[in-house]
Amino acid sequence: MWQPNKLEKERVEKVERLEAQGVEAFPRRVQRTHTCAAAIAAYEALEPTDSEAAQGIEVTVCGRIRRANLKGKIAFLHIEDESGRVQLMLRVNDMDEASFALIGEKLVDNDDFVQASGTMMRTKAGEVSVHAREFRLLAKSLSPLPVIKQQTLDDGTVVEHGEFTDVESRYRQRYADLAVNADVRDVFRKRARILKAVRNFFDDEGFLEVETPILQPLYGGAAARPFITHHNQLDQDLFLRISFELYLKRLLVGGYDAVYELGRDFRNEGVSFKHNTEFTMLEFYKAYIDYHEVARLTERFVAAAAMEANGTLQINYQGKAIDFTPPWKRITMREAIREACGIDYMDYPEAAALEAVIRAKKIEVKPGLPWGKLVEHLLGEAVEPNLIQPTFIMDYPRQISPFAKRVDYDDTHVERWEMYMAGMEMANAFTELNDPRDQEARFLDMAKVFREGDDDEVPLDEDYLRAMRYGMPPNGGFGMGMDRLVMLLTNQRSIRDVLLYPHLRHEK
RNA sequence: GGCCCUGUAGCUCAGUGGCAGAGCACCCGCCUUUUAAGCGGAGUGUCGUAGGUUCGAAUCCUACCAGGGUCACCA
Repeated sequence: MWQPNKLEKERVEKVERLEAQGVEAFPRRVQRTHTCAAAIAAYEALEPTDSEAAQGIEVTVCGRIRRANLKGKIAFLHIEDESGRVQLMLRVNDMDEASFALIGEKLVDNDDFVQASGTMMRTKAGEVSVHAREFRLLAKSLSPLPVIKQQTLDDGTVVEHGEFTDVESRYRQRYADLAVNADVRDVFRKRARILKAVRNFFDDEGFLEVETPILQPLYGGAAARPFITHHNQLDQDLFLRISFELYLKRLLVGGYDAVYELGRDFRNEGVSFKHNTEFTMLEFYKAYIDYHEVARLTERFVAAAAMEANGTLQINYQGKAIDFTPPWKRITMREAIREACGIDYMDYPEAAALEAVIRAKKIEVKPGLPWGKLVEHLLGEAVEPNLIQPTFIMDYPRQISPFAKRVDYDDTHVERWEMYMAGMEMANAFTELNDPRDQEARFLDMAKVFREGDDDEVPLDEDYLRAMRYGMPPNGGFGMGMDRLVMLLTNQRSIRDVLLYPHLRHEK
């Protein structure tokens, strides 16, 4: 139940006064001939050659009042639409009584949406403005937005005075955050462009964009705990997907050579600056390529997204220079770990011995982890934070990679890489396992290593094996959290700043 | 879940045991080319919530709520 504060009560009273005068505070009909930016552009285009004609340009503009300078019998308002801001000059002599009454009786406030008609002009102070003849209210704002004043310095830079920075309020009331923070609006425009660039890339490469179930009777394709929900009529528990992998690879059995999906994954685990409960994943699978070719595709599509976002392959992310120019560094996991901490994990084929030597290097580790998890932990502790430039870490332990083909040089590793940037894990790819007998053995191996209820539990998916037995072409597959890519390309420190509505606790 | 920090006006913040404060916003008055407009007047409040200590609590203590950071967990 809304409990209006003093400021809000004042605005409600203004609405009541307007309505008592027969003025609609929320009228149905609106007119607009120009956006704010278009009105200014039309004037500036004509002014140098024919300033008289420029002064005659008739416009009707709409927007939200962002600054009001009421000077008695003249008023200057800045209104803002998505294109930008334009100033209105409202002079009592030049307007009908009803239009100016809104100003004179202070019935409009900052944040109201208004419409103004008049001719373009340049004020004595030099600002291109709409010299308003008619002025009307389009929508009253009952709750004031946070006040941010802008000052344009001589060199043209805009300084903002007053801020809206409280993170909880900004995330819970994203609408208010967006309404007052233009740079936040820009982040989400750029996010849209990045995702569109990714789609365009894969469309142009001949991939088919598909949609697979979000509600799944069995989850899989990644090591994560799922959310569980329930279908009432069927009396069936369902999982929210943790990956798209197994459904997408079934499509290769079906005869599509290359598919991708850009959609939401859900993982029931902790949140952090780089984890949100639900996040946007890109996965693609392509027949007749291996993980080396997947890496080359990755370099190309990330570069395309970077160009679309910033027009350059060199970015600054939180003070770190990052260069997306292909080719990126490739190094085996074994070599990367040996370089970073001097441990050759192949010297310690038993988990207990590997755990002991990790501890001897003063790296903390949870006791009793399986061998493959120890290797992964070592990578995360010793190597990952230093992987600033885009880097492919090649050849992962088979024990923690149930969907990747073995390498040809030993039985311990598989053809899998993970790609890192800015010290963050960004992507994961394999030469996909397509031998149903091997796949079944991997499922059974996983069941031995990870018990039911473990975070890493990989349930055996009989239908996936059935699909694979019809014959699956050799293929390379890929998955990447797109939010993290957007973080890099928009220079945002937290995943919450690239999600319009990040996950928060219940509001009390 | 552990630990640390934070919560005071619409916004951003100061106040750390003795009258609840500042800037901007809002309100009243003046102002017909302003632009962080200006001048004059007015402080608008559940000091996150509930207890406790104290003559006296925004301030100290406890619990809780919310947020952030970090660790654990985890693409």
